[in-house]
Amino acid sequence: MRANKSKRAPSDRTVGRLTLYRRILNEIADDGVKHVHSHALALRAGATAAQVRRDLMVVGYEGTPRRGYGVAQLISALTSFLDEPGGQPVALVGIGNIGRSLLAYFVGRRPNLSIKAAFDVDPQKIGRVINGCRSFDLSELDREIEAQGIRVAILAVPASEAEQVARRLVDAGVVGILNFAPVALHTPPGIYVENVDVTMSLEKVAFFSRRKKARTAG
Amino acid sequence: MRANKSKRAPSDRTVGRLTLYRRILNEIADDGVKHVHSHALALRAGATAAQVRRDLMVVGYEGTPRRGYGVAQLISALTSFLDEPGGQPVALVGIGNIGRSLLAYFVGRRPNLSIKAAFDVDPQKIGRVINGCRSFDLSELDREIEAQGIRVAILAVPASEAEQVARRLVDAGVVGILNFAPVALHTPPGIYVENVDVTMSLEKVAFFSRRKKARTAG
DNA sequence: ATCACGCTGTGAATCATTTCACAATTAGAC
DNA sequence: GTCTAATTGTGAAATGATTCACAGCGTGAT
Ligand SMILES: NC(=O)c1ccc[n+]([C@@H]2O[C@H](COP(=O)([O-])OP(=O)(O)OC[C@H]3O[C@@H](n4cnc5c(N)ncnc54)[C@H](O)[C@@H]3O)[C@@H](O)[C@H]2O)c1
Ligand SMILES: NC(=O)c1ccc[n+]([C@@H]2O[C@H](COP(=O)([O-])OP(=O)(O)OC[C@H]3O[C@@H](n4cnc5c(N)ncnc54)[C@H](O)[C@@H]3O)[C@@H](O)[C@H]2O)c1
Repeated sequence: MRANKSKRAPSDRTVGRLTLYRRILNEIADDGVKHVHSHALALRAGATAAQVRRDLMVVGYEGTPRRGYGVAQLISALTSFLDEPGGQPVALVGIGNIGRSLLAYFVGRRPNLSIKAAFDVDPQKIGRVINGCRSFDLSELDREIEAQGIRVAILAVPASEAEQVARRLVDAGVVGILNFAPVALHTPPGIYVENVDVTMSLEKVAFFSRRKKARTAG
Repeated sequence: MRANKSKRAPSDRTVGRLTLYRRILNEIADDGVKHVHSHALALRAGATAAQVRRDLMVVGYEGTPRRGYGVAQLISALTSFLDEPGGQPVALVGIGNIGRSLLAYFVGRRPNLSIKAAFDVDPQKIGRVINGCRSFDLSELDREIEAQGIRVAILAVPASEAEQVARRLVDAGVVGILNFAPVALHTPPGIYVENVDVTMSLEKVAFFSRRKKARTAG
């Protein structure tokens, strides 16, 4: 293993694909596979072999020619590159349809990123334990975030509330937000925001599905 | 209004932002605003003014200097650019946690893109009407897709099923898929696939939230 | 031992996207 | 009317991402 070349921070896109490679590697490790080539990884990841190799340059693990990458070694190199050693607790704000789906989905799935506190304003949803996660009133947000040292939050509140809740999160010490509300958050520099905009995604699909004749156009 | 310059197809990214601009325009139209500048749109969209103007080049509507864009006119130019006139029916496959959230969310929200049929393999979930949408057994997929002329589908089945279901969708005539399963689909050329990978998104946020000291590093 | 094959790592080239910068234009002031 | 200040549309430059292409090397064959 060679030391990280300490170039610039890896791009957003590269980090995303690295998480994908790790997921695939875990799957094929379960099948007992010991080595994998960039081409095989690329096929499963929907990328190209060159892209895989380029992405892997940042993690400080090199494969061997003809043999490829050791699955176990690459997983651990990716993990040490991607994960914070003690794990990163996550907060969820907004225990609605999406919020509950996410709570159910992430329970036990990524131990390093488990949702440790959920917040809402609806009295019916607070003071409970949902999928092993305690739910609190929004007024307890600052206290809990600080007490648990939470720096990552999922924002799943109505669009009209998103901006103000985001501000509270940042004030409480959160530096990364996964935002499901269809609005652009205006956060101070240094805060990383990733938007999941399902409506936009569906509209893109619809646009690129227009005017495609099933048969060659006549 | 000038005719579309018939350059290349607009990029994926541009189309996404155009849908965003339209959404914002609809919001500000409700507030009674009649004109808007590229700078104001950019602020709400989380983009730059130059980007907004560049994106709008493809839609065939020009603003006027000093006055900006007519809100109503730009909405209709965007709509005629983005939407298929009669609307595009959408199919949903997988009526689980995510699938049900989406059914609830999209009901009445975008009449041009309403979910017209849902499919599952669980007998408890078929033969019903959920949020105004009929649910069917997977075996009826081909028939319904063809009967309703559906070309856009949302795929919300377990990862292990996604590839085979995608193939069936494509065989039935679907040309665009919004995929929630965390796997890369291998579809024939000409099929547009948009992936929503929440786990990847969360891991990206977590990565870029690592090792950021709340106070300046000492 | 030696060799040939095929895979890796990466500089360079290509391709795509964003930003810059400014001529053209026009609303509004007077 | 004429002038001013501000905004648009877009060519060109800058930046960023992907792909190409190949030197170098280790593996497994013989
Ligand atoms: N459900 C979907 O499929 C879907 C799809 C696309 C986008 N979204 C977006 O995701 C977000 C959540 O959607 P949803 O369907 O889960 O909505 P929802 O109405 O089911 O849930 C929203 C939750 O947020 C809570 N809430 C309201 N204001 C709050 C505040 N200030 N602080 C904390 N909690 C607050 C509500 O009590 C509710 O429990 C919305 O912005 C929506 O636009 C959802
Ligand atoms: N729920 C989340 O928050 C979340 C987050 C990230 C990713 N995902 C992904 O989204 C997909 C759906 O997740 P979910 O939480 O809704 O799962 P889920 O288990 O709640 O629902 C899956 C549904 O698909 C149905 N199904 C199974 N095989 C099928 C087939 N061959 N054809 C049609 N239907 C079939 C099941 O009966 C079930 O109703 C999964 O791929 C999951 O990895 C979900």
